[in-house]
Amino acid sequence: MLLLIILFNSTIRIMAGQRVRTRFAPSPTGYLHVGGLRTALYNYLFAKKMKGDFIIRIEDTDQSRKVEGAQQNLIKTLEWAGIVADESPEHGGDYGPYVQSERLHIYNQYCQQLLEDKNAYYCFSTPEELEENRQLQIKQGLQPKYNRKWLPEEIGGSMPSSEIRKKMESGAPYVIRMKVPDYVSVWFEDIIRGPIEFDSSTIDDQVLMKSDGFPTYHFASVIDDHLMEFTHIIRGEEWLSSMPKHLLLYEFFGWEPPKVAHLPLLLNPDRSKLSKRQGDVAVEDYIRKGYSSEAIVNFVALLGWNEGEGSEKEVYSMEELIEKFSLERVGKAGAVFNIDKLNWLEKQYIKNRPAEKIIQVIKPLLLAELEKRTSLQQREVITSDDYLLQVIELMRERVGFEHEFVTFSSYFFFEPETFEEEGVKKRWNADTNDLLRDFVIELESLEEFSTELIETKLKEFVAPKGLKAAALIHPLRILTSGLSFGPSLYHMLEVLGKETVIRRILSGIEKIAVPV
RNA sequence: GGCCCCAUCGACUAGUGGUUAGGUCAUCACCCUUUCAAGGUGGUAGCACGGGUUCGAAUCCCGUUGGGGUCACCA
Repeated sequence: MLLLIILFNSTIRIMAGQRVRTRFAPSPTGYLHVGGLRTALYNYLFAKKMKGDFIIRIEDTDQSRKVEGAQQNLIKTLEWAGIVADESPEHGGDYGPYVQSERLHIYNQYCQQLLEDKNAYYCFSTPEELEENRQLQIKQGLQPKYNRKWLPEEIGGSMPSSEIRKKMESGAPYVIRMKVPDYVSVWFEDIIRGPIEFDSSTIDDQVLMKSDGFPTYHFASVIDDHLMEFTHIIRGEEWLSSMPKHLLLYEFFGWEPPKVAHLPLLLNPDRSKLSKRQGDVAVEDYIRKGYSSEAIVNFVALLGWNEGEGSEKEVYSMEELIEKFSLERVGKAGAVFNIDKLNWLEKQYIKNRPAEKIIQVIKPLLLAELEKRTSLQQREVITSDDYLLQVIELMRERVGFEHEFVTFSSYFFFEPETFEEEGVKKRWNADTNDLLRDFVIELESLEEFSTELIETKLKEFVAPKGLKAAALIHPLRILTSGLSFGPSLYHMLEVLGKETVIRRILSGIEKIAVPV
């Protein structure tokens, strides 16, 4: 048995001070997966950390799976997250085209070379034949593998070249397969995982060119990764087992392979590979729900990476991530996508976000809502920056998403339509409505409708009656907001304004079912 | 099943031979409080198992178990 050790070492080139180039290479089959976002992010962070370039390449070699608009959507979503490519199909660059379907002539050229060097061969087996063969092997307890029926005689197979020529001339469809050498040990060093070794006898003669003339992923990505001069390939762990095929191709061409890092997978709560069925996997889903790019990026960055050195930091901006990121500190084990932590991060960002930025987001939402419903409050008032600012400061520690400033606290803009039943039952007694009517008179007498004066007035009103402030506080909250919970009552009343508060109390009383 | 990868609280993780195994989320209790949050304090909770190596292993080695990935003319 011949045992060859193929050693790959690309440190020389990197050490020579070559500019770092990384890539994210999605196929345009739909939305951006959160796992894809993390892969793109790590590529981006590493490139930027190293003062290098991050590139997007579109892998559309499967024409049947191509989805219209997916490419633009992918790039747009990445940019939403703050990941902007230095080179891409949309922005161009010196290594284009960046879409594989536009590079067919290149793959053909390199495939010819492989054919000439006897490192690849034509295969005329039909899909049916292959499937039949596969089933047979499974039945016999063997590993499903191509039976090398069309491997030419001159490279160790059993097919005479006359047969191959005859078949070719008949115009039969064919694919081109790589000839994987027998009993070769393929060894490489993964930046995250360390040394990994494969035996070539477990590797199938991979199809390089499909019968439709398009290359397979394996072939196209190796050619492009080389021609586009990437220094580091950072991708998901699911690609680990195809490394030997890729390395063999680099060897065939005499090319120096880039350094590689295989990222741990993102997992479902049951620890299987993150998938639909068990929750949202599209970044677009999270955008739609109202998550901010800061929170998503921060969260996804921490899934598999940490700063180390005893750091207890949890909240990172993109700039901080770039500064601190390193591939050496990426873990090896898969990470469960834990929505609770994401929600917590989102709250952290809302708590600290400048009000002006929040206003920019919620004002359009409010205006859209005003198209649908009418408000008894003055439109100019409740849509003013000044009013929104007050609402934000009262609510920012109570909402989970920005849109909740409008939905969760809609009573700042619209009349409450219902009054929380539980709250009414708990806070009302036979005298409550009379008490409220009397208190409205007190409120009317207030010249300045401020937090402090409202509070003083309420306490002065309640004390001589031998009542607690709570006897009025809770009913007031329910009448003015419809809810039994919310921000500080006095502050809330001030923001709402005297007129609105009094109107709501009086009209609310009529609707409340007072317990007997 | 073959090959490959992985293994610290429920989750994300720190830890690289000597720590009362630390932090964050979640959870529980208490405090604050008109409510709900936020905040504060404290608690529950973890080195999968078995062998080595060593004066000493979460840390190093081997094995077991468990989990995952991959075995397409898909990426």
